[in-house]
Amino acid sequence: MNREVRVRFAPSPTGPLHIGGVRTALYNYLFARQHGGKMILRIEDTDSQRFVPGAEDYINESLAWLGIEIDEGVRQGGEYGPYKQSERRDIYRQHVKTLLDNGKAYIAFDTPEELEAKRAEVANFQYDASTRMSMRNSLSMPADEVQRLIDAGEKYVVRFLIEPGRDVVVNDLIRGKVTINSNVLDDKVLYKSADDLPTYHLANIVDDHMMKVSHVIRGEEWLPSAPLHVLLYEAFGWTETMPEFVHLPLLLKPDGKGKLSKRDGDRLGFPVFPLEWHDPKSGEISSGYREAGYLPQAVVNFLALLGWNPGDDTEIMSMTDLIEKFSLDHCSKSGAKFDFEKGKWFNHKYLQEVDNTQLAEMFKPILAENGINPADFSDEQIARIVEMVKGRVNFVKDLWEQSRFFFVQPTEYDEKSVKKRWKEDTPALMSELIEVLKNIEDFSSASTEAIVLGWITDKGYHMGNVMNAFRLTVVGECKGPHMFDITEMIGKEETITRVQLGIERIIK
RNA sequence: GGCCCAUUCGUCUAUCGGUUAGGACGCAAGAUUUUCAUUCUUGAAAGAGGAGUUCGAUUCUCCUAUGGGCUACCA
Repeated sequence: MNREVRVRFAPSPTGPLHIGGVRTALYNYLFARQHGGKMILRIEDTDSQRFVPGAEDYINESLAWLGIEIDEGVRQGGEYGPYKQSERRDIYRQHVKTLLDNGKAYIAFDTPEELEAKRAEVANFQYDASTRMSMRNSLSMPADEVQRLIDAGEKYVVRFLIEPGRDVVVNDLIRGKVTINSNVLDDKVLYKSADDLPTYHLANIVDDHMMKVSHVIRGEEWLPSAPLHVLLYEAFGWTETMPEFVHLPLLLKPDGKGKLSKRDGDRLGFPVFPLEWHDPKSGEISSGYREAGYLPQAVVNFLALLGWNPGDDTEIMSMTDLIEKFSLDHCSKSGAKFDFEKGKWFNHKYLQEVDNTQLAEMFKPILAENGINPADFSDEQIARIVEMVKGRVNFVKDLWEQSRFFFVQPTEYDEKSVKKRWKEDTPALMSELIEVLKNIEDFSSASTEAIVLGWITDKGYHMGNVMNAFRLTVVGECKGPHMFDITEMIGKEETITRVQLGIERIIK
């Protein structure tokens, strides 16, 4: 099959783009790029009830942040537009008419209330071959009566006429052939006159056909309706150019059961959205990966591996690597529980690769938040500090906790460390250390280290006790990078001040 | 309830009939370090259960169990 690869990501603007949706978009993108094909972004806004303002912009911004590039879409344009379904009414109307004319669909007047009542009355009620003749539709009613109702402005829907007793086969590229008997399918609503809009199923098939989509890569929740879609392609006579279907396994909750949902994020303390989202109606704020301090490359890498693997042990992969290695053959069939810990690890890994000066720039706003004016320090200094501590953080914002002592004097001293390292003779020792420090001309790390360690050795002092007490006065606790790298950074005067302060303030 | 999909360490996964069932996250221990962290080494940890097919099944088939999805004039 030498069809040009054209895939689409087709979200509904009903809220923030869910992380599972992001993964679907990513796989579509990887597949398109790998095959030199096109990536389409189609906005499926056929549900006027659930439309949420801002959601479309959110989708665009999210994909852009992650580096998922769109070739054709509302913003990018393209020769198969418009790419927003609400702007394609004429097209759908025309196709609905075709189906009606060919006897593949019919008009039904049953109101939502009537249907609801019917479902309450009859267990497992399904609008299909076995029941449709007892309902109010163009199959059960005389033609002139149907026309009269339409003329009278009665609301109606168009339903797809499903032939019973047929085994419908869907060939899924990662699951193989899936067979469903048409008896379990109902006569799906394709179009509603109330808002002159099609439902998902009709719009989807018409658009995929007209936009020449070659592969439909979507979430597993669509698998049950795939046979219906196959039937629609048949009804339109488009079987020859029907796209290949690929249903991706779902992203599941990390703990309990079910697919990952909006609520899980706040409940378990991690984002389920790429960007922070402010709900325009409720005012509710949902956290996003970007605001939580994630690097887009880390999110992409992490997401790519949730449901796919390169076939070997490679884990760290750039977008370019992913495009090269991606394969439907290595997509898993079962759902993946969302492992937030691993996500952190990916971010840690990617953070280590960020250039120190760039990382310093990312750190500056965090410094400002903590009351430090970044301008008080040179870019070189901040970059050097970042370099010293980045190995121990997962997020840019954690840099502060690990490096605050470079910027401010300790105000309190870790109790446990004091207990362990601050002995009776320590103050005297520290006073002696101050004298040693005062005499050091070259306060660089190597020089200071040689002199101080030399002093400790000459006097026969206990290395661990002296050094840790020293660290305690400078840092406030027994942690941090190489001691003399710290003193070089804060300088001779500040170092001596802090030791002196320690002597005065640390009381065992 | 009905239909569909799935099932390997706690988690993400490798294995395309023959392996000491591999890797990663997390966890534990050890080494290194003046501290913490990093890093390195090591360890614990898995084929849901039952029938087949086969010389041989984690791998193929069936049943059961479990998990998930769908079952709207939502996508």
